[in-house]
Amino acid sequence: MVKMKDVAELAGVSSAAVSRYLNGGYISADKAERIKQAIELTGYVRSSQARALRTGSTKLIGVIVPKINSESVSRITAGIGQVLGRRGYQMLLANTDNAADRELEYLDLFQNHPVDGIVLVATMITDEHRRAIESCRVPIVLIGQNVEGTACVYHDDYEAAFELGRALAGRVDGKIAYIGVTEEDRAAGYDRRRGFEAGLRAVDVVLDPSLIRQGSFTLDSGYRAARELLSVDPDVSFIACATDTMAAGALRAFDELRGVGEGVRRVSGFGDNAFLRALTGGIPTVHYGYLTSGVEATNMLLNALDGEEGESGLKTLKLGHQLMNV
Amino acid sequence: MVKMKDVAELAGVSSAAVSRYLNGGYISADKAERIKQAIELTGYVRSSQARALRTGSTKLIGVIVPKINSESVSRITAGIGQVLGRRGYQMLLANTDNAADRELEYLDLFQNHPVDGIVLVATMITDEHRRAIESCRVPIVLIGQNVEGTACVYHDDYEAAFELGRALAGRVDGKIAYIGVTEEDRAAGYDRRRGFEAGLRAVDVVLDPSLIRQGSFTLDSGYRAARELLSVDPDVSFIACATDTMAAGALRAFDELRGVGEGVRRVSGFGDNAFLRALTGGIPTVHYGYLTSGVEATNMLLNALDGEEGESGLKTLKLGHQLMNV
DNA sequence: TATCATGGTGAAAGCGATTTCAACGACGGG
DNA sequence: CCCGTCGTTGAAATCGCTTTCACCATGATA
Repeated sequence: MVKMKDVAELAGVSSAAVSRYLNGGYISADKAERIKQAIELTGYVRSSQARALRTGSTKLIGVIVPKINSESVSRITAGIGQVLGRRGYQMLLANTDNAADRELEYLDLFQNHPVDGIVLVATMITDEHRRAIESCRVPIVLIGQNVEGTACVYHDDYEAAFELGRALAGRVDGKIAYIGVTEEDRAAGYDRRRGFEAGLRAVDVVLDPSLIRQGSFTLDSGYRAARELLSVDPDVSFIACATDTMAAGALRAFDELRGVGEGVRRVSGFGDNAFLRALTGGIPTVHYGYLTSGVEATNMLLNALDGEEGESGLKTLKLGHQLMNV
Repeated sequence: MVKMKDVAELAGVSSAAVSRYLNGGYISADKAERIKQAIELTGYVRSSQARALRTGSTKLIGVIVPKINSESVSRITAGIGQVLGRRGYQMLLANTDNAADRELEYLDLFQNHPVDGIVLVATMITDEHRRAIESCRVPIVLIGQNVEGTACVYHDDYEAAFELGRALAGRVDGKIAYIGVTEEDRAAGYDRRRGFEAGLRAVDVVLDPSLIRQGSFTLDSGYRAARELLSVDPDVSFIACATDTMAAGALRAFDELRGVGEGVRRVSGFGDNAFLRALTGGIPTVHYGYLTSGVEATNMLLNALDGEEGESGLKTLKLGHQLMNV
């Protein structure tokens, strides 16, 4: 492996000069030229490990996600990757498989290990999370949840759910049911349910608490919850779901129990999943700019890192949403 | 930041002793105990950067994928992540967005940069790829393509497509069309098409070359190709697709042009996409153990790294498949 | 008694960059 | 003619760890 010293010798300069050439310090034109040629000749590339040791910066960003094989998360990840690549960073990906403790574990690992910053695609934020984030040595940006005092990029789930509820209330003839997710997930659990309820109430429709179920983000959980709802109460004629994936399950349950084609008109979701949209022609749902949130969060993080270290840019950013098919 | 020397001083030993303690070298019981306490007391964690510089190993594995937001890839990635985490490695993810040149770029980047090994989820393998892989300083395992002389974990697309073709030939009344992908992708493009054709031929059905189209992995491309096929030839009554995603598009086209409910019985795909399965009840498709291929490839790679450096374990592994809904 | 493994140990030499620091030549102004 | 700048330069100190190496007991072996 050719190292800096070799290049320096070949070019007839000191390795300090080579380093300065590489990092843009004082260097005369002719030496710069000689160094440039020596580098090309030897095919030298600098050891990022030595550089990291010396400078303390690794150009690595840790990304923690709850589940990699989900459309929303992978779109976010795509956005993160775009920006990272463009700005000369690399992505260290950690998948927690929806286990909150592994989230903490990685937060820890990343701190003592080699990342310059962290993007956390968050589901539930416990006090322990808050503490871990607080005491983190490198900057963090959260995606998906709005947490006081932390840099976040998120969508207004309450507002979106409110609008969806209000819009749907009018067009339903029978009873409305709801399949949510754990309320520990403030955004997707608590906010969406409460927003939806409030939206219905705004036009004097009440969501019967006995018609609320809780799924686990999976298609199958949506399916099971819907089957149960539909068989418990024959008057249920619409099921709103906290995610498009669960809505797909509910749709299937409708088709099975009430006849093919019923589901499409009788479920709603969140996330505007491309597959679901194409296969059904579109159910009522909320479109979020997932890719954008990855992009924005990463830009925010890198600005804080690259710019003056003076906290510049780490703030809270609320992205817009769009009601679909209502 | 507390460093090894601090721990050593506190424990009254040399830093060499601390290092040996950490790495399992000669150390007497009482010193080991003192070191252990000193570490706990100070909360010391060792700098992976210094360690990496000294040992030349980073415990990082580079993973190159063509597209992160696709079900198959994200399932593979999930499998890779599982094994990596369990065995004390971390994942450096690179997304090429289906650009073959960025694949090469990352291959390059990873070599000179800090990874101990590479997993390449491959689409097309050009000669340039072959050369890059050949001359790679760290071990590589390919997923999804079978390349001579390289460690690979792959599925037998030809065989699977053959079986699918043979099974479907009997049940179709009219003409069969095919929507494939670029033949530069040997597995998903060339092998699947040829296998399918051969399967049909095995029961004396011929795939009319004029009824073959090429999509680009996306749902929309499948949709467009199918619409075109269906309007060009009214006798087309079945469209086999090289991926489930494109099949979803074709399904939609059928429903639009031939009436709702038609598509479900008239398209086939590859990959057994969960969404599609749930929403349609299942079209003919091939189930691949994507997660398994991630797991196997990673184990293979790590075995080669952790075990004796003697090439141990880097081999070719063909995984099985399963016909669904035929 | 002389010789040898054997288990333990610390000093010190790197790993390959970056970054201070002192110094130098040239040049313009006072 | 002296001095302060300015642009440039290389020697050398670090960054925090691993690993060689020489060396020391200690007990077993010849």
